[in-house]
Amino acid sequence: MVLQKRLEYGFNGYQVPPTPRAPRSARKRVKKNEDHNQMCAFDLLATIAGKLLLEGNNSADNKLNQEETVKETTVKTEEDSSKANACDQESCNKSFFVSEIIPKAPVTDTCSGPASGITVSDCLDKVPSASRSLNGENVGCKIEDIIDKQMTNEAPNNGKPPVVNNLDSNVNLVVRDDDENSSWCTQRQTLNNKTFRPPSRIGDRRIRRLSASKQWKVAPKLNNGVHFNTDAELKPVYHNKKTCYKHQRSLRDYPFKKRRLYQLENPSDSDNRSGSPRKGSIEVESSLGAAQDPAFQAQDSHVKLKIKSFRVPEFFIEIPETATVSSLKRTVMEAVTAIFSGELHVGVMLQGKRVRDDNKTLLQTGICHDNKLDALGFTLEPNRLQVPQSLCPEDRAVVPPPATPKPLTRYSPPQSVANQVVIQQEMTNSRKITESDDDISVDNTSACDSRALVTVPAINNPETLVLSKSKQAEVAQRRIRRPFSVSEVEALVEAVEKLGTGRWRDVKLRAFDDAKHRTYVDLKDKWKTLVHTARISPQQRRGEPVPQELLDRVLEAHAYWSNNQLKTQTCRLL
DNA sequence: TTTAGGG
DNA sequence: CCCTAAA
Repeated sequence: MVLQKRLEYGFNGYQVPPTPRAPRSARKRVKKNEDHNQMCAFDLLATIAGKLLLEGNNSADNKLNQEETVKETTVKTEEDSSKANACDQESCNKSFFVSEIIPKAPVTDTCSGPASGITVSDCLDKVPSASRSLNGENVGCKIEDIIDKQMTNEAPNNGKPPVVNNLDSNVNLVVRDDDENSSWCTQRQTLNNKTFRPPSRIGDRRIRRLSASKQWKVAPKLNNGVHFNTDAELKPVYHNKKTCYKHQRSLRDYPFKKRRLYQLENPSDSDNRSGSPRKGSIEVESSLGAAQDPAFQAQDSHVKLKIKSFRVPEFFIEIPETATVSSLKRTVMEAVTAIFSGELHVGVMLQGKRVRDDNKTLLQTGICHDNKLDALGFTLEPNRLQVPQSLCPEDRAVVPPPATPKPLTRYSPPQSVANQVVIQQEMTNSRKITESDDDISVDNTSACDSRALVTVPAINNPETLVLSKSKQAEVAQRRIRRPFSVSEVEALVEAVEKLGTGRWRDVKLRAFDDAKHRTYVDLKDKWKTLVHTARISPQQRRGEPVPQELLDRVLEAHAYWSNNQLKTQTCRLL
């Protein structure tokens, strides 16, 4: 009799009809909302400090814009792309670049004028589309070096002082794209090529190692081991898909080493082109006055910036005291790899505030030559969907200062383009981390910052990314472990009591609809372990103890639903 | 997409 | 938690 009643009304006297599934379209909508919420929550996770310099425009820029490849790198592109937000997002996700604002030399029309000896066009012409370097810093230096030479030899401008026809406000943009190593530009006001050095062998080794480790990590997941860039994956990545894609592809087909050599032999390559859109952190180098010439102002002004270096978001590593330094280095490398393996978004900060409207023009937003140094900052944000909710303050209005990176905990698996790009970027960063002694940095400021990138307290904070050597491999793959709290268990038990053990989707909807990180599979798994836990002796249990009362209910419900599964199903059908 | 189970 | 065959 009792049994009969239960059959009809369910465990505990409840009768819960199956949750009707929403139409596909509706479900999609829901999902979308979820994503949105998450985006809110995860908004400013990692922050990368940056400063940037803004300047007026340059007639040469207009020229540049006709170069498709170049166009990619200009901030102007960002404006364009903002119209296509989705695309923008995507591209942000998958690529990095380091660029820098370079004050244009007060030379006559440097970019466009032959007088300077080197023009952007020149640069571009010399540069095969598939140029790439392994280290942005070096590239930058190199560029400057070259330019410097050119200036010295040819640009004497007939003895004339570099008078400017133009606005000293002109700044030439150098975008160092680490993934593609593209950057374009011209020259600097101060043409001192500081510390250019050819890449060291160490660098090479590191590259190899990195690549290897990358493969090692990826291989288990992918049937063919290395499967970085497939055409399909590449396509959606950039604003200007066609162009970028081509570009990217050509790079891809270029062996690493070869590319590097190519770089060395063709210094001009390092200037220019960037297939990948913006990303990264920024640091300012110097500033120039704003544009003075109204005529130029009237035209399509460009904002030029130089992103000098990236700052890796805060993270933690855990490593035995007995580990070797080399091991430590490797560990750090792995961690950095993990970070950059995830998809990243770029945030823009202006005057300490986050710029949220992607559709505004730079001018409207205030990102223009009127800005002062430090006014603009970029942030790197890890893929929001991958970040544990617990890490994300609900208040997304809170904008952490650009220089205060927040902890990252979760990184999505490396993918296609990102993969390659990432490696490049990692090179730059790792270099700073492990070899900050080497004077390879063009700017001292960033060198300083980057040195403080790694903190090593072995905190066992679940909200902190803790990388121990043994788990490095998993970091990029596995979701972070999040033990169920007692209250969660209670909710789960309650839901299962009413819904049974075969309707995990309903359980999810009913009791964990808000917990985005708990999938119905998770709930099912948890129930499984709960049943197991309930059956073993308390001494054998681990983790946060679950109240015996709950465990009892687990067993009871489990027994009930497993006993009556068949009958219940029959019941439901009838 | 969900369910169900093994890993 | 992950992975996946099945449904």
